[in-house]
Amino acid sequence: MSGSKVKMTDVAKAAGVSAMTVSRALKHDGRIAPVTRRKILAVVEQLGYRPDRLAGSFSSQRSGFVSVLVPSLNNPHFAETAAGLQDALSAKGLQLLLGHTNYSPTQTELMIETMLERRPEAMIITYDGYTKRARQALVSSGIPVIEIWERPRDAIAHVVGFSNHAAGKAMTQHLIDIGRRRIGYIGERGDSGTRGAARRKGFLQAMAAAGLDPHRQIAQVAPPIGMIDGRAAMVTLLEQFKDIDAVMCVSDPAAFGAITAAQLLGRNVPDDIAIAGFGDFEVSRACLPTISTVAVHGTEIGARAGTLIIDLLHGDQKAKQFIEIAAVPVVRESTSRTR
Amino acid sequence: MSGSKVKMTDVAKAAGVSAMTVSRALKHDGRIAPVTRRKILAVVEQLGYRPDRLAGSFSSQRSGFVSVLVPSLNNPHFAETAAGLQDALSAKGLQLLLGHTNYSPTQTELMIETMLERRPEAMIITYDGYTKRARQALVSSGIPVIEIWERPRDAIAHVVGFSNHAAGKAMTQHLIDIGRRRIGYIGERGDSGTRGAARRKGFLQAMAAAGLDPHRQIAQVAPPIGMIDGRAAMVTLLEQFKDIDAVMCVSDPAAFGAITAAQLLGRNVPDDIAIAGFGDFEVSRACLPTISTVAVHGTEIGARAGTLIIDLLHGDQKAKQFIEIAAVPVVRESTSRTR
DNA sequence: AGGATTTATGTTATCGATAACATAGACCTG
DNA sequence: CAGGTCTATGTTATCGATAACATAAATCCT
Repeated sequence: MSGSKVKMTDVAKAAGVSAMTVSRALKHDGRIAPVTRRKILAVVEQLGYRPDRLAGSFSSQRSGFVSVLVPSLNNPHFAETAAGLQDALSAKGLQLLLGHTNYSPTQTELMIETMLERRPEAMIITYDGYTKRARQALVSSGIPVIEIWERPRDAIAHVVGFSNHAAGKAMTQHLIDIGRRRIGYIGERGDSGTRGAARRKGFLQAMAAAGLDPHRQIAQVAPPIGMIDGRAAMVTLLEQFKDIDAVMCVSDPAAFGAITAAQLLGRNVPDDIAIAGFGDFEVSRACLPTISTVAVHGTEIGARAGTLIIDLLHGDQKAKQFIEIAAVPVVRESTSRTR
Repeated sequence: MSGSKVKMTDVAKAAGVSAMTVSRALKHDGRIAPVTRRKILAVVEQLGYRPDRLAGSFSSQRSGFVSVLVPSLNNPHFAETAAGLQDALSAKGLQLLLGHTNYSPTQTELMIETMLERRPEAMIITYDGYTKRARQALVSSGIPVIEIWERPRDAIAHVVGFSNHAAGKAMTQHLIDIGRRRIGYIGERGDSGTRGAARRKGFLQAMAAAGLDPHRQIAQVAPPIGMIDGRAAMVTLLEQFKDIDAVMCVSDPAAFGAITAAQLLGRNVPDDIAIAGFGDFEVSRACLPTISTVAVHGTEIGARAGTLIIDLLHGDQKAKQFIEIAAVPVVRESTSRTR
């Protein structure tokens, strides 16, 4: 009966070898005679032995953990990233320590400290701005730090992501290219330092470059903005600026909400108003009309961050890396020139 | 400079106390003279000491981990559950060890074994059927096991969830109640033993009880079914069974896709075809028409599982618990009797 | 006031696996 | 065949914090 208190020495005794030999046999590590290994594995199975990684990690001073911090789990992009990471890392015996920060700098700081106590071998963090103390903790942690989903101006070390600024600008440019001039923006309140803010700055820059008036903006809710919020924002936007002929949204859910608002108000999308989103959420591919958006690749970000970590831990790679994951506009029906 | 190799004895030396006193001061645990604690905390801050939980957990034989297994992170319900759990547990100094299984029994088994090596203090697992070996590992783990999101016939120990069977039946009954008779079902392929299957059985039972023909079913894709899949399924369904006047879907994304299919084919929802989903996803509240669905409460499942764990770890509670989280139909536009 | 209790802190042993070093025998090699 | 090399395994020390027990000083009680 697999009592949970079987330990390595028990296995060793039962197999007639030393504990060290058992340890090696289980790690496919040292050179073990095949016969010995088979016998040990049989005993392991029979006794129901389960190695204690608490002890193992402590002894080897290698936790086998990689910490990942995302603003929210309830966001398909971060979920994909986490999944991509888990898949990449579990193949190497590394385990994910996943935490969410609710878009709060304070909670981010707290989570970072908590996570570092577990001595992760690397730290992956979704850039969304942090406190001085949080940044300091990361810098002095002595482990590889990878920022993802945005290339910060002053990256701590490695980055796997893209420029939200450039992507926001490109999407806005697309709206200008299809002939729209009175373009609104639906964003989030209190977004300073976040990725959403970077997108909005991209919007501003594209508008300025085209000599257009960028003041048609709404930012009513704190991140993350949802579909219903997007609808409400659109209603407000159309009340305040009746002449709008296009809207750039900080994310697809907001854009979807905006489209439903336009439809309820009898405006045709895209003929009367073109609407663009960000993130290529499932809904933007499935709804009517389909939503033009910036396609991002959460799984790839996770996978690339995963392989980067593995390289870094092997020491194969030292220099600061910036791995760019393309994030480009995808034109769909909601911004089609002709219907 | 906060080198990462400061250890407790260093702090002790610098503060002129023993390591044990430092340990107690950091844990708000034993009775420490306020003066002593303040001095210790000051030294901790100054040296940049960060406790090593690897060592601490090993020594105390309490990992401080709670393992959580979900089929997918990329599902708002599980994300909410994980978030609710993290919030409930982090207040007690417990940390989440989160893993996803991709709806695969094999991977579930592997994840369970990996997680148990970390000696979690409790294990939370989304019921979706498991292998014999996996179940055995859970049973003999010696820690509290909580199954969530479904009440299995043979629960291992505690359950926080609801009957997917009953909920599926109730939703189907609603369709019958509004006068529909030729009701189709859109589900997932190879769903045996899963929560989706339980919903489908609820559908079958409601149909049988009403003396209706339940054979109008489509199950083309493996879980999880998406919006586009739902659209495709609806197209197929309408080709095969032209007389359909309602469709019950295994989840909201499928229902949303089905609605778009109906709209593209010129059918009015709900007048021509009523469509019901499951899960109360964001989209079902925001789309046009809004989707009737079964409202579930992921956050609450997480929060209740969290408090249950805390009770169990305190030993306040021993008996097998079944905590029911209501999952009831919410009628919206997609199944309104009149438009 | 003297024993009983409480409070604050120190000492020692220990958690279970693994790194680092050690060793006996088998196998070369010129 | 003597000395070198490799292979498979064993021995010993150790990772850093904490539980359990011990103790000195302060406080209480009748």
